Amino acid sequence: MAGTRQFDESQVLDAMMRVFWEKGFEGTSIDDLVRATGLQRGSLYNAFGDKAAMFCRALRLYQDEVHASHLHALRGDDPREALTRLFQLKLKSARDGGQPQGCMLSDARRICHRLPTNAATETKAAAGELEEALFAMFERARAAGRLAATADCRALARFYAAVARGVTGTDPEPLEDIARIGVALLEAA
Amino acid sequence: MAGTRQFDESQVLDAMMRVFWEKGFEGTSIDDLVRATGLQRGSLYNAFGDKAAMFCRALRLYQDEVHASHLHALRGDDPREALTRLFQLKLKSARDGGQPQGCMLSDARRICHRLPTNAATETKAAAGELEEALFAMFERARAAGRLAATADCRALARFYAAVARGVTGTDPEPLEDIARIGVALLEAA
DNA sequence: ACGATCCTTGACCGATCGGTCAAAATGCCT
DNA sequence: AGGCATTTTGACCGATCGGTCAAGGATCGT
Repeated sequence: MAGTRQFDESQVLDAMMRVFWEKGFEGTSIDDLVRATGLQRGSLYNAFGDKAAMFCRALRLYQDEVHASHLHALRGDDPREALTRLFQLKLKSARDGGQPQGCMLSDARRICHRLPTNAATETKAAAGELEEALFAMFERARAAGRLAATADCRALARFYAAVARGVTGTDPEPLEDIARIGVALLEAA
Repeated sequence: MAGTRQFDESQVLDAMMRVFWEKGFEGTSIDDLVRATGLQRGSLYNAFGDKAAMFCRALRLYQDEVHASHLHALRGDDPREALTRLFQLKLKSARDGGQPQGCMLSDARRICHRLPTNAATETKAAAGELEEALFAMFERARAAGRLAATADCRALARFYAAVARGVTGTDPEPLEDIARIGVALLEAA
Protein backbone atom coordinates (compact mmCIF):
# COMPACT_ATOMS: atom_id res chain seq x y z
CA MET A 1 0.00 0.00 0.00
CA ALA A 2 2.92 2.37 -0.29
CA GLY A 3 6.25 3.03 -1.96
CA THR A 4 4.77 4.76 -4.97
CA ARG A 5 2.01 7.32 -5.49
CA GLN A 6 -1.32 5.60 -5.13
CA PHE A 7 -3.37 8.43 -6.67
CA ASP A 8 -3.71 10.57 -9.77
CA GLU A 9 -2.58 14.01 -8.71
CA SER A 10 -4.74 15.84 -11.23
CA GLN A 11 -7.85 13.99 -10.07
CA VAL A 12 -7.07 14.87 -6.48
CA LEU A 13 -6.47 18.50 -7.40
CA ASP A 14 -9.77 18.60 -9.21
CA ALA A 15 -11.59 17.31 -6.15
CA MET A 16 -9.82 19.82 -3.94
CA MET A 17 -10.67 22.65 -6.29
CA ARG A 18 -14.35 21.77 -6.14
CA VAL A 19 -14.35 21.82 -2.34
CA PHE A 20 -12.43 25.08 -2.05
CA TRP A 21 -14.57 26.62 -4.76
CA GLU A 22 -17.78 25.66 -3.02
CA LYS A 23 -16.89 26.25 0.62
CA GLY A 24 -14.14 28.85 0.40
CA PHE A 25 -10.75 28.73 2.07
CA GLU A 26 -11.87 29.36 5.62
CA GLY A 27 -14.92 27.15 5.30
CA THR A 28 -12.92 24.16 4.11
CA SER A 29 -11.32 21.88 6.68
CA ILE A 30 -8.61 19.36 6.00
CA ASP A 31 -11.13 16.66 6.84
CA ASP A 32 -13.34 17.99 4.05
CA LEU A 33 -10.44 17.49 1.67
CA VAL A 34 -9.74 14.03 3.09
CA ARG A 35 -13.34 13.02 2.44
CA ALA A 36 -13.45 14.59 -1.02
CA THR A 37 -10.16 13.17 -2.25
CA GLY A 38 -10.22 9.79 -0.56
CA LEU A 39 -6.64 10.39 0.55
CA GLN A 40 -5.48 10.36 4.13
CA ARG A 41 -4.40 13.46 5.99
CA GLY A 42 -0.70 12.66 5.90
CA SER A 43 -0.75 11.91 2.19
CA LEU A 44 -2.24 15.30 1.46
CA TYR A 45 0.38 17.08 3.53
CA ASN A 46 3.13 14.94 2.03
CA ALA A 47 2.02 15.72 -1.50
CA PHE A 48 1.19 19.40 -1.26
CA GLY A 49 2.58 21.01 1.89
CA ASP A 50 0.02 22.84 3.97
CA LYS A 51 -3.52 24.12 3.55
CA ALA A 52 -2.47 27.36 1.90
CA ALA A 53 -0.37 25.44 -0.62
CA MET A 54 -3.30 23.15 -1.36
CA PHE A 55 -5.48 26.18 -1.97
CA CYS A 56 -2.85 27.71 -4.25
CA ARG A 57 -2.64 24.58 -6.37
CA ALA A 58 -6.44 24.39 -6.55
CA LEU A 59 -6.57 28.07 -7.44
CA ARG A 60 -4.10 27.61 -10.25
CA LEU A 61 -6.18 24.78 -11.65
CA TYR A 62 -9.23 27.00 -11.39
CA GLN A 63 -7.49 29.75 -13.30
CA ASP A 64 -6.23 27.36 -15.96
CA GLU A 65 -9.58 25.66 -16.47
CA VAL A 66 -12.15 28.36 -15.91
CA HIS A 67 -10.33 31.62 -16.41
CA ALA A 68 -8.29 30.65 -19.44
CA SER A 69 -11.35 29.62 -21.42
CA HIS A 70 -12.86 33.04 -20.80
CA LEU A 71 -9.74 34.75 -22.07
CA HIS A 72 -9.74 32.54 -25.13
CA ALA A 73 -13.31 33.53 -25.91
CA LEU A 74 -12.15 37.11 -26.41
CA ARG A 75 -9.94 36.35 -29.41
CA GLY A 76 -10.44 38.06 -32.75
CA ASP A 77 -11.42 41.62 -33.54
CA ASP A 78 -15.19 41.36 -33.67
CA PRO A 79 -16.45 42.65 -30.32
CA ARG A 80 -19.94 41.36 -30.87
CA GLU A 81 -18.77 37.84 -31.54
CA ALA A 82 -16.22 37.92 -28.73
CA LEU A 83 -18.70 39.07 -26.13
CA THR A 84 -21.25 36.56 -27.38
CA ARG A 85 -18.70 33.79 -26.94
CA LEU A 86 -17.88 34.99 -23.44
CA PHE A 87 -21.52 35.09 -22.38
CA GLN A 88 -22.11 31.73 -24.01
CA LEU A 89 -19.40 30.25 -21.82
CA LYS A 90 -20.96 31.71 -18.71
CA LEU A 91 -24.34 30.44 -19.81
CA LYS A 92 -23.06 26.96 -20.42
CA SER A 93 -21.47 26.69 -16.99
CA ALA A 94 -24.61 28.11 -15.41
CA ARG A 95 -26.70 25.43 -17.11
CA ASP A 96 -24.30 22.63 -16.25
CA GLY A 97 -25.19 23.06 -12.63
CA GLY A 98 -22.27 20.82 -11.78
CA GLN A 99 -20.09 23.66 -10.62
CA PRO A 100 -20.38 25.81 -7.52
CA GLN A 101 -21.92 29.22 -7.83
CA GLY A 102 -19.29 31.49 -6.32
CA CYS A 103 -16.01 32.74 -7.71
CA MET A 104 -12.81 31.28 -6.34
CA LEU A 105 -10.86 34.38 -7.26
CA SER A 106 -12.98 36.68 -5.12
CA ASP A 107 -12.55 34.31 -2.19
CA ALA A 108 -8.83 34.19 -2.88
CA ARG A 109 -8.59 37.97 -2.78
CA ARG A 110 -10.30 38.11 0.58
CA ILE A 111 -7.89 35.68 2.22
CA CYS A 112 -4.79 36.52 0.20
CA HIS A 113 -3.00 37.76 3.33
CA ARG A 114 -2.93 34.15 4.54
CA LEU A 115 -1.29 32.92 1.35
CA PRO A 116 2.40 32.95 0.34
CA THR A 117 3.26 36.37 -1.06
CA ASN A 118 3.82 35.18 -4.60
CA ALA A 119 0.38 33.61 -4.68
CA ALA A 120 -1.15 36.83 -3.40
CA THR A 121 0.36 38.93 -6.17
CA GLU A 122 -0.43 36.25 -8.70
CA THR A 123 -4.04 36.33 -7.60
CA LYS A 124 -4.27 40.08 -7.91
CA ALA A 125 -2.79 39.87 -11.37
CA ALA A 126 -5.21 37.16 -12.45
CA ALA A 127 -8.13 39.27 -11.33
CA GLY A 128 -7.09 41.93 -13.84
CA GLU A 129 -6.48 39.58 -16.73
CA LEU A 130 -10.03 39.58 -17.99
CA GLU A 131 -10.06 43.35 -18.19
CA GLU A 132 -6.78 43.29 -20.10
CA ALA A 133 -8.10 40.70 -22.54
CA LEU A 134 -11.22 42.80 -23.09
CA PHE A 135 -9.10 45.90 -23.57
CA ALA A 136 -6.89 44.23 -26.15
CA MET A 137 -9.93 42.89 -27.98
CA PHE A 138 -11.60 46.30 -28.09
CA GLU A 139 -8.42 47.88 -29.40
CA ARG A 140 -8.20 45.30 -32.15
CA ALA A 141 -11.83 45.99 -32.95
CA ARG A 142 -11.20 49.71 -33.17
CA ALA A 143 -8.19 49.19 -35.40
CA ALA A 144 -10.34 46.98 -37.63
CA GLY A 145 -12.97 49.67 -37.87
CA ARG A 146 -15.58 47.68 -36.01
CA LEU A 147 -15.65 50.19 -33.21
CA ALA A 148 -15.90 53.98 -33.34
CA ALA A 149 -12.52 55.63 -33.43
CA THR A 150 -13.56 57.70 -30.41
CA ALA A 151 -14.48 54.66 -28.31
CA ASP A 152 -12.78 54.49 -24.91
CA CYS A 153 -11.44 50.94 -24.97
CA ARG A 154 -10.17 51.05 -21.40
CA ALA A 155 -13.53 52.16 -20.04
CA LEU A 156 -15.38 49.61 -22.14
CA ALA A 157 -13.08 46.85 -20.90
CA ARG A 158 -13.61 47.90 -17.30
CA PHE A 159 -17.34 47.99 -17.82
CA TYR A 160 -17.66 44.55 -19.37
CA ALA A 161 -15.26 43.09 -16.83
CA ALA A 162 -17.63 44.33 -14.15
CA VAL A 163 -20.54 42.71 -15.97
CA ALA A 164 -18.62 39.44 -16.17
CA ARG A 165 -17.87 39.55 -12.45
CA GLY A 166 -21.46 40.41 -11.68
CA VAL A 167 -23.03 37.45 -13.45
CA THR A 168 -21.28 34.74 -11.45
CA GLY A 169 -23.87 32.62 -9.75
CA THR A 170 -26.73 33.93 -11.86
CA ASP A 171 -29.39 31.50 -13.08
CA PRO A 172 -29.50 30.67 -16.80
CA GLU A 173 -32.66 32.60 -17.61
CA PRO A 174 -31.59 35.99 -16.24
CA LEU A 175 -28.18 35.32 -17.70
CA GLU A 176 -29.69 35.09 -21.17
CA ASP A 177 -31.24 38.51 -20.68
CA ILE A 178 -27.98 39.95 -19.46
CA ALA A 179 -26.07 38.53 -22.42
CA ARG A 180 -28.61 39.89 -24.86
CA ILE A 181 -28.52 43.37 -23.36
CA GLY A 182 -24.76 43.28 -23.07
CA VAL A 183 -24.33 42.60 -26.76
CA ALA A 184 -27.14 44.91 -27.82
CA LEU A 185 -25.77 47.87 -25.88
CA LEU A 186 -22.40 47.40 -27.48
CA GLU A 187 -23.88 48.18 -30.88
CA ALA A 188 -24.46 51.69 -29.65
CA ALA A 189 -20.88 52.32 -28.68
CA MET B 1 -20.88 46.67 36.54
CA ALA B 2 -24.11 44.83 35.91
CA GLY B 3 -27.87 44.91 36.31
CA THR B 4 -28.42 47.09 33.31
CA ARG B 5 -27.02 47.16 29.77
CA GLN B 6 -23.60 48.73 29.81
CA PHE B 7 -23.38 49.22 26.07
CA ASP B 8 -25.14 50.86 23.13
CA GLU B 9 -26.57 48.00 21.12
CA SER B 10 -26.45 49.84 17.81
CA GLN B 11 -22.79 50.70 18.29
CA VAL B 12 -22.01 47.07 19.07
CA LEU B 13 -23.98 45.93 16.03
CA ASP B 14 -22.08 48.36 13.87
CA ALA B 15 -18.77 46.98 15.08
CA MET B 16 -19.95 43.41 14.50
CA MET B 17 -21.15 44.28 11.02
CA ARG B 18 -17.73 45.66 10.10
CA VAL B 19 -15.99 42.49 11.25
CA PHE B 20 -18.39 40.12 9.51
CA TRP B 21 -18.29 42.27 6.40
CA GLU B 22 -14.51 42.24 6.29
CA LYS B 23 -13.74 38.68 7.35
CA GLY B 24 -16.88 36.80 6.37
CA PHE B 25 -18.92 34.49 8.57
CA GLU B 26 -16.52 31.58 8.64
CA GLY B 27 -13.48 33.78 8.97
CA THR B 28 -14.85 35.62 12.00
CA SER B 29 -14.33 34.12 15.44
CA ILE B 30 -16.22 35.07 18.58
CA ASP B 31 -12.95 36.41 19.94
CA ASP B 32 -12.75 38.72 16.94
CA LEU B 33 -16.15 40.08 17.92
CA VAL B 34 -15.10 40.35 21.55
CA ARG B 35 -12.10 42.44 20.55
CA ALA B 36 -14.07 44.59 18.11
CA THR B 37 -16.98 45.31 20.40
CA GLY B 38 -15.19 45.52 23.72
CA LEU B 39 -17.85 43.27 25.20
CA GLN B 40 -17.17 39.98 26.91
CA ARG B 41 -18.07 36.65 25.41
CA GLY B 42 -21.00 35.99 27.70
CA SER B 43 -22.45 39.44 27.16
CA LEU B 44 -22.50 38.89 23.43
CA TYR B 45 -24.25 35.55 23.77
CA ASN B 46 -26.64 36.98 26.33
CA ALA B 47 -27.57 39.86 24.08
CA PHE B 48 -27.80 38.15 20.71
CA GLY B 49 -27.98 34.36 21.02
CA ASP B 50 -25.39 32.53 18.98
CA LYS B 51 -22.97 33.31 16.18
CA ALA B 52 -25.56 32.82 13.44
CA ALA B 53 -27.93 35.20 15.20
CA MET B 54 -25.16 37.77 15.53
CA PHE B 55 -24.49 37.47 11.83
CA CYS B 56 -28.19 37.87 11.04
CA ARG B 57 -28.45 41.05 13.05
CA ALA B 58 -25.31 42.41 11.43
CA LEU B 59 -26.66 41.43 8.02
CA ARG B 60 -29.91 43.24 8.65
CA LEU B 61 -28.00 46.36 9.62
CA TYR B 62 -25.95 45.99 6.45
CA GLN B 63 -29.09 45.75 4.38
CA ASP B 64 -30.68 48.72 6.10
CA GLU B 65 -27.63 50.93 5.82
CA VAL B 66 -26.01 49.95 2.56
CA HIS B 67 -28.68 48.25 0.55
CA ALA B 68 -31.54 50.63 1.35
CA SER B 69 -29.57 53.65 0.17
CA HIS B 70 -29.02 51.96 -3.17
CA LEU B 71 -32.72 51.28 -3.55
CA HIS B 72 -33.49 54.88 -2.67
CA ALA B 73 -31.14 56.09 -5.40
CA LEU B 74 -33.40 54.45 -7.97
CA ARG B 75 -36.40 56.66 -7.25
CA GLY B 76 -38.04 58.77 -9.96
CA ASP B 77 -38.60 57.99 -13.62
CA ASP B 78 -35.43 59.34 -15.18
CA PRO B 79 -33.20 56.32 -15.78
CA ARG B 80 -30.16 58.41 -16.52
CA GLU B 81 -30.44 60.30 -13.26
CA ALA B 82 -31.31 57.19 -11.28
CA LEU B 83 -28.34 55.20 -12.55
CA THR B 84 -26.06 58.17 -12.04
CA ARG B 85 -27.19 58.40 -8.43
CA LEU B 86 -26.60 54.68 -7.96
CA PHE B 87 -23.09 54.82 -9.39
CA GLN B 88 -22.37 57.94 -7.39
CA LEU B 89 -23.19 56.04 -4.21
CA LYS B 90 -20.86 53.22 -5.18
CA LEU B 91 -18.18 55.73 -6.04
CA LYS B 92 -18.53 57.52 -2.74
CA SER B 93 -18.18 54.35 -0.70
CA ALA B 94 -15.24 53.29 -2.84
CA ARG B 95 -13.50 56.58 -2.13
CA ASP B 96 -14.30 56.49 1.57
CA GLY B 97 -12.01 53.55 1.97
CA GLY B 98 -13.42 53.09 5.44
CA GLN B 99 -15.55 50.15 4.45
CA PRO B 100 -14.48 46.64 3.53
CA GLN B 101 -14.31 45.74 -0.11
CA GLY B 102 -16.48 42.61 -0.31
CA CYS B 103 -20.22 42.20 -0.27
CA MET B 104 -21.83 40.82 2.85
CA LEU B 105 -24.80 39.51 0.89
CA SER B 106 -22.69 37.28 -1.32
CA ASP B 107 -21.00 35.87 1.76
CA ALA B 108 -24.41 35.38 3.35
CA ARG B 109 -25.63 33.43 0.37
CA ARG B 110 -22.68 31.10 0.50
CA ILE B 111 -23.23 30.17 4.15
CA CYS B 112 -27.01 30.53 4.25
CA HIS B 113 -27.40 26.83 5.03
CA ARG B 114 -25.88 27.53 8.42
CA LEU B 115 -28.38 30.27 9.18
CA PRO B 116 -31.93 29.99 10.53
CA THR B 117 -34.30 29.25 7.66
CA ASN B 118 -36.07 32.60 7.81
CA ALA B 119 -32.77 34.43 7.50
CA ALA B 120 -31.84 32.28 4.53
CA THR B 121 -35.00 33.12 2.61
CA GLU B 122 -34.74 36.75 3.69
CA THR B 123 -31.22 36.85 2.30
CA LYS B 124 -32.25 35.41 -1.02
CA ALA B 125 -35.05 37.93 -1.23
CA ALA B 126 -32.74 40.83 -0.44
CA ALA B 127 -30.39 39.75 -3.19
CA GLY B 128 -33.23 40.25 -5.68
CA GLU B 129 -34.38 43.59 -4.37
CA LEU B 130 -31.98 45.68 -6.40
CA GLU B 131 -33.16 44.04 -9.60
CA GLU B 132 -36.77 44.71 -8.65
CA ALA B 133 -36.03 48.34 -7.86
CA LEU B 134 -34.29 48.71 -11.21
CA PHE B 135 -37.18 47.01 -12.97
CA ALA B 136 -39.75 49.31 -11.36
CA MET B 137 -37.65 52.34 -12.23
CA PHE B 138 -37.30 51.30 -15.87
CA GLU B 139 -41.04 50.72 -16.11
CA ARG B 140 -41.74 54.15 -14.74
CA ALA B 141 -39.27 55.55 -17.24
CA ARG B 142 -40.98 53.78 -20.09
CA ALA B 143 -44.36 55.00 -18.97
CA ALA B 144 -42.96 58.51 -18.83
CA GLY B 145 -41.65 58.22 -22.35
CA ARG B 146 -38.02 58.39 -21.32
CA LEU B 147 -37.40 54.89 -22.57
CA ALA B 148 -38.34 53.26 -25.86
CA ALA B 149 -41.70 51.54 -25.70
CA THR B 150 -40.04 48.37 -26.95
CA ALA B 151 -37.42 48.34 -24.18
CA ASP B 152 -37.22 45.12 -22.20
CA CYS B 153 -37.34 46.46 -18.66
CA ARG B 154 -36.79 43.08 -17.06
CA ALA B 155 -33.68 42.40 -19.09
CA LEU B 156 -32.35 45.89 -18.49
CA ALA B 157 -32.91 45.51 -14.77
CA ARG B 158 -31.10 42.19 -14.74
CA PHE B 159 -28.23 43.67 -16.71
CA TYR B 160 -27.68 46.68 -14.49
CA ALA B 161 -28.10 44.57 -11.37
CA ALA B 162 -25.23 42.44 -12.66
CA VAL B 163 -23.16 45.57 -13.23
CA ALA B 164 -23.91 46.74 -9.70
CA ARG B 165 -22.85 43.39 -8.28
CA GLY B 166 -19.74 43.39 -10.42
CA VAL B 167 -18.38 46.72 -9.24
CA THR B 168 -18.12 45.87 -5.54
CA GLY B 169 -14.56 46.22 -4.43
CA THR B 170 -13.51 48.19 -7.51
CA ASP B 171 -11.15 51.13 -7.14
CA PRO B 172 -12.54 54.64 -7.66
CA GLU B 173 -10.84 55.32 -10.97
CA PRO B 174 -12.08 52.25 -12.87
CA LEU B 175 -15.42 52.78 -11.19
CA GLU B 176 -15.69 56.21 -12.79
CA ASP B 177 -15.17 54.63 -16.20
CA ILE B 178 -17.76 51.98 -15.50
CA ALA B 179 -20.29 54.54 -14.36
CA ARG B 180 -19.71 56.66 -17.44
CA ILE B 181 -20.11 53.73 -19.81
CA GLY B 182 -23.11 52.43 -17.90
CA VAL B 183 -24.96 55.69 -18.28
CA ALA B 184 -23.79 56.29 -21.83
CA LEU B 185 -24.88 52.88 -23.05
CA LEU B 186 -28.31 53.44 -21.59
CA GLU B 187 -28.87 56.30 -23.99
CA ALA B 188 -28.85 53.78 -26.78
CA ALA B 189 -31.60 51.63 -25.32
C1' DA C 1 18.85 -10.09 -1.79
C1' DC C 2 19.20 -6.01 0.69
C1' DG C 3 19.44 -1.35 2.02
C1' DA C 4 17.81 3.25 0.74
C1' DT C 5 13.96 5.78 -0.32
C1' DC C 6 9.41 6.97 -0.67
C1' DC C 7 4.45 6.66 0.46
C1' DT C 8 0.60 5.47 3.50
C1' DT C 9 -1.62 5.13 7.76
C1' DG C 10 -3.71 6.57 11.96
C1' DA C 11 -2.71 8.14 16.28
C1' DC C 12 -1.48 12.23 18.31
C1' DC C 13 -0.35 17.41 19.38
C1' DG C 14 -1.37 22.14 21.08
C1' DA C 15 -4.34 25.81 19.68
C1' DT C 16 -8.55 27.54 18.77
C1' DC C 17 -13.30 26.97 17.76
C1' DG C 18 -18.42 28.01 19.31
C1' DG C 19 -20.94 27.74 23.35
C1' DT C 20 -22.19 27.32 28.57
C1' DC C 21 -22.48 28.37 33.39
C1' DA C 22 -22.19 29.70 38.23
C1' DA C 23 -20.98 33.47 40.85
C1' DA C 24 -20.72 38.23 41.60
C1' DA C 25 -22.50 42.74 40.88
C1' DT C 26 -25.88 46.06 39.91
C1' DG C 27 -30.51 48.29 39.05
C1' DC C 28 -35.53 48.13 39.57
C1' DC C 29 -39.86 47.52 41.87
C1' DT C 30 -42.57 47.15 45.93
C1' DA D 1 -34.82 48.12 52.90
C1' DG D 2 -35.08 43.92 50.57
C1' DG D 3 -36.09 40.53 47.12
C1' DC D 4 -36.11 39.82 42.14
C1' DA D 5 -34.44 40.13 37.65
C1' DT D 6 -30.81 40.99 34.71
C1' DT D 7 -26.04 41.78 33.19
C1' DT D 8 -21.19 41.07 33.61
C1' DT D 9 -17.36 38.28 34.18
C1' DG D 10 -14.00 34.75 33.40
C1' DA D 11 -13.30 30.16 33.90
C1' DC D 12 -14.55 26.15 31.68
C1' DC D 13 -16.42 22.52 28.19
C1' DG D 14 -16.15 19.16 24.34
C1' DA D 15 -15.36 19.40 19.49
C1' DT D 16 -12.74 20.59 15.82
C1' DC D 17 -9.05 23.06 13.82
C1' DG D 18 -4.33 22.76 11.08
C1' DG D 19 -0.32 20.21 11.40
C1' DT D 20 3.20 16.44 12.88
C1' DC D 21 5.27 12.03 13.44
C1' DA D 22 6.74 7.26 14.11
C1' DA D 23 5.75 2.88 12.39
C1' DG D 24 4.95 -0.11 8.65
C1' DG D 25 4.72 -1.53 3.89
C1' DA D 26 6.00 -1.21 -0.99
C1' DT D 27 9.21 -0.06 -4.80
C1' DC D 28 13.61 0.64 -6.89
C1' DG D 29 18.66 0.56 -7.74
C1' DT D 30 22.44 -2.18 -7.09
